[in-house]
Amino acid sequence: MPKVTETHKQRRRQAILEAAEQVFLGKGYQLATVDDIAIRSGLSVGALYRYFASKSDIMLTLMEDRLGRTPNLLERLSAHADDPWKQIGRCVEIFVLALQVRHPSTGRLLIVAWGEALQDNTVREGLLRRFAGLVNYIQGVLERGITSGQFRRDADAKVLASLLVCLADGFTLYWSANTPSLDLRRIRATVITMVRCYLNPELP
Amino acid sequence: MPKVTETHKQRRRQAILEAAEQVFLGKGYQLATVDDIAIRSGLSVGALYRYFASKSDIMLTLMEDRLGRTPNLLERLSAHADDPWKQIGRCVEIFVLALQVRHPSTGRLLIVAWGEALQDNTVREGLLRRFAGLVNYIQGVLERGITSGQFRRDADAKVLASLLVCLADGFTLYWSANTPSLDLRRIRATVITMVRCYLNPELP
Amino acid sequence: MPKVTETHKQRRRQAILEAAEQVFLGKGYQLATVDDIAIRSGLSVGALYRYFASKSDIMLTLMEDRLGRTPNLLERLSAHADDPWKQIGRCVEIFVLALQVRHPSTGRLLIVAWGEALQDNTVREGLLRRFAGLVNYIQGVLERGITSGQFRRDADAKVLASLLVCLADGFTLYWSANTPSLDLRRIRATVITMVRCYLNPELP
Amino acid sequence: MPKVTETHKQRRRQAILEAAEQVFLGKGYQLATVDDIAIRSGLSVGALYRYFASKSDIMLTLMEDRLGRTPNLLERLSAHADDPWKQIGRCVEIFVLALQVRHPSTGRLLIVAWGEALQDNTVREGLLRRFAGLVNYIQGVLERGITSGQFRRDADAKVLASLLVCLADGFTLYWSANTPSLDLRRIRATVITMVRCYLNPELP
DNA sequence: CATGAATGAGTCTTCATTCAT
DNA sequence: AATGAATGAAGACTCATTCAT
Repeated sequence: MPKVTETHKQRRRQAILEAAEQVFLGKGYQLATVDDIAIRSGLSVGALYRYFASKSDIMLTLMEDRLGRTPNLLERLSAHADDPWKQIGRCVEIFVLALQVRHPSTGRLLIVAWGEALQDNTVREGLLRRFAGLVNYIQGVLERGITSGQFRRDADAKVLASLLVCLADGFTLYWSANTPSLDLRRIRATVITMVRCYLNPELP
Repeated sequence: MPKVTETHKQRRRQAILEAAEQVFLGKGYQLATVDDIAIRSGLSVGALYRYFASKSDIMLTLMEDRLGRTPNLLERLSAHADDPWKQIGRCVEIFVLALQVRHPSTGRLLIVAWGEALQDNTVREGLLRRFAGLVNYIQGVLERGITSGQFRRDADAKVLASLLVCLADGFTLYWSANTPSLDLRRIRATVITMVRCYLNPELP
Repeated sequence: MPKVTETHKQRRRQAILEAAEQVFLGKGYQLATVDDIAIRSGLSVGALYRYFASKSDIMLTLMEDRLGRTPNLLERLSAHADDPWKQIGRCVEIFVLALQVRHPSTGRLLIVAWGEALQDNTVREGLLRRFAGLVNYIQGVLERGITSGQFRRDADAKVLASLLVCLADGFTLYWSANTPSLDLRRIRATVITMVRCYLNPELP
Repeated sequence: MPKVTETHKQRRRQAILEAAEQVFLGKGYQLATVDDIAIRSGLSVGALYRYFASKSDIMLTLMEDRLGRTPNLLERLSAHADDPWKQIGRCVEIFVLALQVRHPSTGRLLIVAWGEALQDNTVREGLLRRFAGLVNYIQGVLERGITSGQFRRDADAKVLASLLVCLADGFTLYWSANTPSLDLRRIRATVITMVRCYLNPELP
């Protein structure tokens, strides 16, 4: 009965990852204990080690799973708009939506990941891959707009894409820290306005 | 001679903080050991505890010291330009300069701080205070420009200020992680162009 | 069909013992895991526990089986020589042969057994019984030679027998550790010469 | 005060080694816990790790210390006899004496070492070095006797030396296991007689 | 009968903190 | 004031044994 077993195994892995996520969000990776994760997932410590080779393996898998999917998600959700102007607007909306829905765990997980990236190159590379993925997608959108003449000819697609991702991550940090004074609605409006001003082909 | 003693004590504290900073930058707060800090500062573990109550006390003081000074620094460095356009340009330049000079430690320290903010409210509040300080200064500059009619009337000073700080911190993360593909020169140019487009009172 | 079942059970037990022997030879008793034995025997851990009460039970049975058979083996193999001189020579040859054929497992198993004997009296007694068995057989041979006048009258049969077994086991240790410099051929020659010199009834 | 400190350190190390020896003798290396050693040495676990890098380091040092000195000891104690015949006799006596004095720990430690040698090459090499050292010394004595004509010309010095060491270690095993029926006095007499018979230059 | 997932006590090791000197 | 040896409470990980399927 490999089918059932495999399904069961996957379910368990997911349950452990979810437990780990909660624990990591609460106290960070270093302070979280394997016992914490075990208790939260309703399993014994020993059982955990049947599904993951080490505490660090849990973290790595979690990062891969949670952060690795962001670029694909973005692409999938915004792709069916065919107008570059709309696609850019869609990206910003998706980002804002994500913050509202998953708030504040995405940001906190990002913090945990960055903290680990300091020592763990695998995590660092995961973060950079995610960055590259996001930048790459947005850059593509921008370039299509430039080529079609909808965006200003001398816009720096790659740099703007990088800036938008940096902005998004920086904002996520503060948002997940419940920074008072951040007004998501006005933020979105201003970002869109700024991007429009910059990309507008008719402005100098 | 209480004066000398007090001076001596301050010197020692500073030395310890500097040692701690280096160590934290290298391996993060949790993984850094008190021994590491002691060795780096040239003191014994025992001596450390005469100057700071605990490992966490060292970290808290360090954060207070390092993160608290950023807004003042910004203000001091950019203040003597009196034209709002120049002041904004100056802010961006100072930021870029800071990255070039202190790279990559600023970002790494920020990461360490964010990681600790997860558990430690004092650190979190320090980060938010720093954010507020930076936003506040930039917001002031923007408002002066708006009032004087040099910037567009309907620009959202507070939100733009927040966005710039978020962008700066987000960028700092990736910059301190040695993300390839980040070109500081083009980044600076694009940021300035974007801000100019957005603030230009003559554009719609 | 109790008969078949019983046979089946015995076969399984033997298979497990053989797997265990290999595993113990490789990493010793303490470091060997029940999983190791299960995998090597092609059974599941659960199945193992249907045939043996515990890991220690496997080891005890193995020792009983492997160490218990040595004296019988010796007796059986050397018995059909009827001349005491020849019998003694035969013993040495059998010993050397065993080393060549089963090398280096005999020695390694002996080491494992001695290690366990430290804590486990059953194993210790097994080793002493084996010793007694071997000594007893050789002593018998020697005594027949003395009685028949072929060996010197004042030879100490019991002590010589003990010495030969000690020598054999001591040698086995080093041989199984692949001690360089041990030349089996010359060893055999020298042992035989020494014993001959000592037993020769015509020498003082 | 480096002098006092160094002395203190050495004393502590010796105390730990002695505690470890007792514990290892009692339950073998694998079953002995670091806690056992700490308790027996009157220190805390943490303190142990200031003097030794790991449990295995303790064991290795102990082996080096206890087994490594045997060859030198033998050499030193038997050297002042100048007659080869006497030197050989002296070797046997020293060995017997050692068994009587340190009984049964030498043998038990030897067992522990052999058990670990199965996995740990450093231990194995230590044992082989000890073997080589002992063989080498005895071989030297024998060769001097052969050269001077006091021993038979065709005696195989190297092999005889090896045999004597194997015999000694094999005997030590059984002696430390309190094998009944071993009579040290008669053993000694028989070994000496055998060696004499074999080495006697006047016998065929 | 067989399986192998689950358990959880036990192991080695680290490290913040204390305190005798 | 300074030192650094000592403490001991955790923490990650292992593995003999059990038991539901």
